[in-house]
Amino acid sequence: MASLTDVARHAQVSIATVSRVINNSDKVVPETRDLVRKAMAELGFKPNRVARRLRQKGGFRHLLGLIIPDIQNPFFAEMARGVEDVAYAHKFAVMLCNSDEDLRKEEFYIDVLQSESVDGIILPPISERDPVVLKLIETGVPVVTVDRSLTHRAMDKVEVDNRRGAFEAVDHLIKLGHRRIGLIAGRLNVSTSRERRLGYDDAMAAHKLPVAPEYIRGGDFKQASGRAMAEELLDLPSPPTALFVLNNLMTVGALEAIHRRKLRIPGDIAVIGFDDLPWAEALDPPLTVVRQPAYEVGQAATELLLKRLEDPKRAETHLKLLPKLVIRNSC
Amino acid sequence: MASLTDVARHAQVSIATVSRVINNSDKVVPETRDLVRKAMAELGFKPNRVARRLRQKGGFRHLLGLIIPDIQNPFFAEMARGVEDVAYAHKFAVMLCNSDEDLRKEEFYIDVLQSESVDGIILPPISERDPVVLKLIETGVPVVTVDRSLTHRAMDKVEVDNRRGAFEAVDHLIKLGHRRIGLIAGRLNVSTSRERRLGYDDAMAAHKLPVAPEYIRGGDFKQASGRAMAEELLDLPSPPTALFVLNNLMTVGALEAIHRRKLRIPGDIAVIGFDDLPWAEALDPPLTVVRQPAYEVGQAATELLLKRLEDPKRAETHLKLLPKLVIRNSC
DNA sequence: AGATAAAAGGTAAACGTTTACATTGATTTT
DNA sequence: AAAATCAATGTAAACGTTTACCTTTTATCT
Repeated sequence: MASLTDVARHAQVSIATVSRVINNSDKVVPETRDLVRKAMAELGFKPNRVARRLRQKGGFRHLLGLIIPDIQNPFFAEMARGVEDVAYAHKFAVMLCNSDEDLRKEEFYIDVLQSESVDGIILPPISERDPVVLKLIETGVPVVTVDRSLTHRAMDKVEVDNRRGAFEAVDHLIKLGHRRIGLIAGRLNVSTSRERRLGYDDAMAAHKLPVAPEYIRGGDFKQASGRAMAEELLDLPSPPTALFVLNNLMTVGALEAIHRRKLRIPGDIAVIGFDDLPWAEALDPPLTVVRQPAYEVGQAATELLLKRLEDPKRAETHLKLLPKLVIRNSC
Repeated sequence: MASLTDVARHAQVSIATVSRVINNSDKVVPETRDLVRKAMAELGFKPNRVARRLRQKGGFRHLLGLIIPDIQNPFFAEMARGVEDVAYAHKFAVMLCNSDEDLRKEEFYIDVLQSESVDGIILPPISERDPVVLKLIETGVPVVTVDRSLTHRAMDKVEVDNRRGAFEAVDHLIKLGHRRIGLIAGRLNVSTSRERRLGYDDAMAAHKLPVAPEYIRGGDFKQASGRAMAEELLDLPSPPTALFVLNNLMTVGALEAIHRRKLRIPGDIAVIGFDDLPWAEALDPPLTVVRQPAYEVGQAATELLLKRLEDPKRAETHLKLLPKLVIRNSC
């Protein structure tokens, strides 16, 4: 690989001049500029991002970190695309890491990202008081939380109005005549799960319905637990007539349980899932969901981060995007 | 961030000694080693990967590049996890990029990865003679192709036996009594698509059945084209009784078309998809698919790459993993 | 005991950039 | 015409490591 020095030699100028041409900054006379450009082209020169990042203290390093629980979750995959597309548009690269909701992995990757000198990091914390993320923030690296958030923190964040989304879903079910509504929740130490749970309560309260604890189950956001929780609920002496499942993977699991019992949707049991699925339309019947604007969340977070880099002093921004109840035929 | 120099000063040794402790190489007496370790702990020292990569010529830079068409495709997401998990186990980080099957984007990311001094790159080429990838290989960077491959190239690659997978699927359909079998293919300049097409022909030939060109449609691997191609096939005066769709996204599209027409599966139309889907079991009816070992493909490719780094002279390895026909109820 | 070898650690250069500062030559000011 | 200013470019240090080579100390051999 040709280096700055090679180009300088070839164009008979100093490395400083070449550097200036690359960063098309400062004043370099068009004549020399073209000379250097020509030399760069001839040698197929590509600036070395590593050296550049090492040296450059202020200014952009053109590298972002993104840590998500699991790229195989379509919600996070969509969000990741939002991040990537905005980053690409600004010539930033993204380093993507999967934490598997594991603090140790998260910590490993945060260390890596920091020692890679990323400009900033986007992530959904593993819990509301995720110690690793809290420590990260102390170091001063720009961080934007997405989807989930930290308790009581003035910082850049992009959330979805989970409480409202859940409210609308449950409200819809109640208006359809359902009274026994099963809830399959996720871990309660993450903000989204708690908020959605509150939305459920809100809707029940709004209709003056009591909340029966036996209809409420806590899973772990994964497919298997969705299936298990659904089995439990359907085994109840007086089983729910509708199921509201708090994320996409658990919804898939619940659907498996329902099909295994040859129950008909929505005749025997109505279903609403949180998170849209790319194949929701292809399901039979097409699934009603609370659609989160995942792509937009990723976009917004990246834009926020970019703005923060430009102006480290700017006020913290707190974005709350709206989810949308997409009614199809499963309820 | 504390640097090597800080640690050296704090421990009253030279930076060389600290470096040696970090790379726990060479001979440094346990006494000093502990002294340095203590200093590192006290200062919360994390070696700077950027500086390290810049300096280190031989040896591992602990960074891999992975370029895939789209992380939102579950096949590639699963593969990416395979890559990531092996990388993580070896303390490598992965830089993941989405090319969107766009040569320009692919080229941009290849440039980025090279100038990030990655140890090597894993990718499915955009076409069998992808010029960007060909050029990349010339530069000498270790490259492993996955899923798709380049024509006539002795290089490390991990493929799936696409021809055989397709053969088994079509053979199965024929044995079930189907004669008019629609094929929804992808771009024909990618190896997987061509191979699968050959498997279809093989199966027809094995049963001495003619191949009717009107039952064969070429899509672009995306959901919309799967839907469109399915519509076309179902509009035929004598429509196929079974559909074999050559990738996951197009299968979802085809399913949409089928549901829109209120056709019953498998009664009215049988369906087999290439690529398993995490939700295949949750579909109604559960979908029969040719399952590719995507995770294993990613794993194997990463292991291959790691071996290549250890021994640049080793013979090129060509892996061909076996797909599996997973029979559920859609045919 | 003196010579030699081995072990432990230090010094300084190198990696490819950016950038503060210095230099040069031309242009403007007085 | 000398002084001052300015524009264009060059010089060299710095970023945080690794590593070839050198120095010092200690052990081993004859």
